[in-house]
Amino acid sequence: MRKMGDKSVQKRKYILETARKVFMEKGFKKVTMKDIVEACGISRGGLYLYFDSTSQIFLEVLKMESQEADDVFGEGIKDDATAVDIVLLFLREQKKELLRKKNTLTQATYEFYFENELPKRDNILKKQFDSAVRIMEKLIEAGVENGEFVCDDCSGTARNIMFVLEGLKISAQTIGVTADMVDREILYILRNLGVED
Amino acid sequence: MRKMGDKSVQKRKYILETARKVFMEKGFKKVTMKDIVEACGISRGGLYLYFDSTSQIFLEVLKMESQEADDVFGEGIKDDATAVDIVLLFLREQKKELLRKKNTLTQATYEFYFENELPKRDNILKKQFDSAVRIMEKLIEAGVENGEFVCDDCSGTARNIMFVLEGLKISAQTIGVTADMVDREILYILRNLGVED
Amino acid sequence: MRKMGDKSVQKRKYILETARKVFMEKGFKKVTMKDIVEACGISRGGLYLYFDSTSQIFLEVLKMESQEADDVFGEGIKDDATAVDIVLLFLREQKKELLRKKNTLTQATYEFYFENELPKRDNILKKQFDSAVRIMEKLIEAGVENGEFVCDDCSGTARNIMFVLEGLKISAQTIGVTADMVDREILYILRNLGVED
Amino acid sequence: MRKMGDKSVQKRKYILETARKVFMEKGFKKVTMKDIVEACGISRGGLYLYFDSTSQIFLEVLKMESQEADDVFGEGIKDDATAVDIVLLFLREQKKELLRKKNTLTQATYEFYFENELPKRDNILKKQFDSAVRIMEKLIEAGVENGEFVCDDCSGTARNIMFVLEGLKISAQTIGVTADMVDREILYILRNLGVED
DNA sequence: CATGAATGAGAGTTCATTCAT
DNA sequence: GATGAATGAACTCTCATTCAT
Repeated sequence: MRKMGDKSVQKRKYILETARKVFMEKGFKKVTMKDIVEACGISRGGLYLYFDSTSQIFLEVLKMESQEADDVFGEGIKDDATAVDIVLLFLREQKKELLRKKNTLTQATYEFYFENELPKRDNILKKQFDSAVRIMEKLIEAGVENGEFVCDDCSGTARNIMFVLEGLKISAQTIGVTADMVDREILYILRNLGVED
Repeated sequence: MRKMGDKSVQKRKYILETARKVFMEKGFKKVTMKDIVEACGISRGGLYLYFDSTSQIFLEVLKMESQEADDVFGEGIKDDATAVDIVLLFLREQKKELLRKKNTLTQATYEFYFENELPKRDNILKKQFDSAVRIMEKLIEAGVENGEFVCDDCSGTARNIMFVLEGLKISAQTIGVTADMVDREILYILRNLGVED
Repeated sequence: MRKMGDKSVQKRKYILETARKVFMEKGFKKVTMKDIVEACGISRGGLYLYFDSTSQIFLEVLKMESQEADDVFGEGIKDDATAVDIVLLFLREQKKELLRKKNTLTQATYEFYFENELPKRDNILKKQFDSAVRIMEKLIEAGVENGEFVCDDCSGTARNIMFVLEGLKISAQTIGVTADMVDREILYILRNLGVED
Repeated sequence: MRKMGDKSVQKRKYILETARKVFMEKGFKKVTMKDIVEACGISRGGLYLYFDSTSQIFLEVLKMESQEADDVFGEGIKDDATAVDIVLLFLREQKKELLRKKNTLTQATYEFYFENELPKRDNILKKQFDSAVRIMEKLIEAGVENGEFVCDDCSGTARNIMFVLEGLKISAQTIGVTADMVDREILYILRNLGVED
């Protein structure tokens, strides 16, 4: 790692943020160094001073993302929120993201992982998935404890929910998914947890 | 479409089958006309006699695939097979395909649909998904009728199962999925249908 | 020269006539053997049985043309036509051809001669030009004799007129020429011959 | 248009000048980007940094040309030159250009305009033609005023002269034109203006 | 640090031409 | 004679990457 002045750090961040928009717009594979150079308004050579390839850039964008977004569950949750409230909030958040095809890194992320088989330790996506499963599990357990949920395999259910969400996510990018379809799945999940509408 | 003699039809098929292997190996976007030309052992111009682009070729590969594979459910099913048998057979088939990362068109298909937003009518993927949901629903209904399954929303459950499978499929290509993980999901699904192991 | 049956002669002629239309449509250089093959509805190899290249085909089209069109001056001329009548008829014919940009071999012919510097003997274009000059000269002489025209250098005038027509022809294909512009030149020519409007 | 440093401007000019020679040598249509690249001794991609197509290059060559050549009439004219002198100078200049088949953009220009029907405003060729007519008209008027020329339709005569020159130009490229033939036309023009040899 | 001109490999595509049937 | 599949050369155009300034 090269030492860097504040200015460099700033620029680095600027590039990543700009590149992020480009990836949201065009996915991963279609994006060229030229695209990023142009979006950033810097010189070709300049970009190479900071990054070597679109892969490297994308990976760093992903890292940035995962640092900022670690509080998906935490944001906007009131103190007296019930487990149902929190789960619903989360599912709705997922729904929102699912349905906007652009302005998401979803597609780019998939494309990226398609061609970069990362060792598990570096697989941010996996970390995020596992972490989401764990949190979901805790939530369900909490819900079961205070009688909101009925469930005898919290861990299995949590995993199952996350896979359904993954399925919805990829379907949204390929076969298309409507708000109704997502709602139906959310309802199905909730009913499975013993929640009456 | 140009008229073609038997020979042409043969070659066309040969190209599609060869291209299929290439797509399984490299996905969709990375594949160039040159790749296919070389895999087929034909001339540059020769390929253009049959197809105009990798997109066209891939779409036809997909069509071929979906024609051949329409009997996923039908193959190797004994006359006295129970609903549970059939569902299990199907799920195991899916598992097998899921776990072999190569030798599948999964990734290529996703990549293809990422950049080709086809109108719903032409979206083979969607047709396959919907068709699978419908068949699964019938199966579950049949199972409920003869007491093998317990389920009060057959249609919802069928859809849910298919989304889980989609989730597993994309996860296999991105975060990696082990046989154990798939088994766990299959068990979860079966238990949800009231089947004791 | 290969011997040929009636059928072959027919087909040869058919190809030339079809090719002629193609050349009128697209000029010379843009036309490919493929274009002609397609226009004729024959096979690629079939065309090569008769002709080797677009150049050869075009040259033969030109020959055909010049045989058919040798009577530019002769057609539709009444017995009691005066020299003025005939010259006017000719000029009007030229005007008509000038103004329709398509449906003429003009452009194709120019293009052809640009890249095929033919020895003078084979230069059909030159033959046509010289022949037209000669006829025009005779006409003017006849007109002078019976008092219709005034002119002391019939040969020079004839040549001059033909160059003006050439100038108009090429201008029509490049800078564009209106009916008015042609009329003005025709009037100028006539006045030069001592004809009052 | 991209901003460019001095160096770029130099290179741009260098490319245009080199391309000019190529066009003089081979006409317009036959010239490929590769031809120009090789003539310039630069890289394939390098050329695309400056120009997108042979059409664009040719158009700019033409612009360059027309800027430099605006003084066809003005160059080498003595203060005490008579109208006859100037007209003769111009005609001789035209003759010289006419007779050297190579080293002229004539053919390339015609080819270019054959396939690029430019709107009148952008048609440099037309501008040049009209401008030449206007200047010729002024010259003739001046000659008439001081008794050098006899002419009652100066404007018509000017136009006529220019069409003759166009006719000679295209003939030089197609049927071939000798010095004698040009001289004859020049003499004819002068005699028409009432000038004794 | 930063620039941006320059390079060259490689993808896509088209066609004249041949040749087995 | 006639066919049309097949070939391969040639062209256009784009980008990752380098390097002198």
